[in-house]
Amino acid sequence: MPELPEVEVVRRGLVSWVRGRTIDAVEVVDPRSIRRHALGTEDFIGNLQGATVRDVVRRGKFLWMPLLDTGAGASAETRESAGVPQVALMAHLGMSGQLLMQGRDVPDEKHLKVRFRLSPRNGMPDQLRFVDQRIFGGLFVTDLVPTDDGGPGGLGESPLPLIAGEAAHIARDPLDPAFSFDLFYRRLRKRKTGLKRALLDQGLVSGIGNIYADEALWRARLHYARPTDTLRRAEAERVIAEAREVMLDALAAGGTSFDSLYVNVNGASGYFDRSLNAYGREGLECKRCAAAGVSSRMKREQFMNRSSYTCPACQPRPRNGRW
DNA sequence: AGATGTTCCTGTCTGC
DNA sequence: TGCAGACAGGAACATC
Repeated sequence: MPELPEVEVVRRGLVSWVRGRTIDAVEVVDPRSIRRHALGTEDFIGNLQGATVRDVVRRGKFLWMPLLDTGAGASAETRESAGVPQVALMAHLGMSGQLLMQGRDVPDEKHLKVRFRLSPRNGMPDQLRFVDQRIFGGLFVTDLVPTDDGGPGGLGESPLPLIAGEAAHIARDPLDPAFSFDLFYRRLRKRKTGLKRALLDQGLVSGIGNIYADEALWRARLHYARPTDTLRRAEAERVIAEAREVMLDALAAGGTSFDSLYVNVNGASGYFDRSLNAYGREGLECKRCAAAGVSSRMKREQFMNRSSYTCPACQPRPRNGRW
């Protein structure tokens, strides 16, 4: 279940393998994985063949590769503009998507959806594969558009002041050096909704999914239904700081277990096993309450069509008004 | 217009 | 052993 740390691990892994390499051929094994590409699979392939990957960048959970030369199938206008990437290969991993670097002799994965054959480079695998069991993820080609907020953001990528059009509405994530808490808090206070729904809204703050939202809320001792327009500044700071900590922990775990050949989304599985305090702990003792000598069992509730885990003792449900 | 509900997909697990 | 149903969830889209 890739959330931001997993996507960042993929980005970091991928960049050293694909930057500067040319896409020689594209094989779409399952066209259902070509999402949101209005002109269809053939156009998708035409835009990519012959293009060179300039970089791998990210905004929230959207990951894309700006392309230096567009493929033979791109418009003449696009091809003539020199030096500056105009389009990008966009990937969203959804829930089960993986981007893998594989040698040509490695058998196809069961859920292989798209294969990119890259120009050969010494000692490097020459296939980039998109594998996706549930087809919640997808690939498409998107225009790069100017942005006045300093580029895609994220960690350590190029300062190109262009962002993929399909990711332009996505807010910065809490790990982004340019993340603005003031902007987040101003917008949060204007919302009339519950705190967890706001945390999951990628247009408000990006990178937080269901699991890390529950973890951040637990660590901040806040209930998921807390009305956003009653949230005090210190409380909002707390939940963002905790989300940041959770993601940094996961990033560290993913980074250390990351095997150089495999650009995958499983880097954080060890983290999930060891470090979750809220998610999936229905019926188990709240760790914080237990440490304080209080007995309280974690509760699971349906919220937004998914599970939410809270401690009834240290994350009390908000009562009307009164904050 | 902003808030909320629905939908896409398939492997795994549970209960009968 | 088989089968049906629940469940997992990011984000676009539909609907209030």
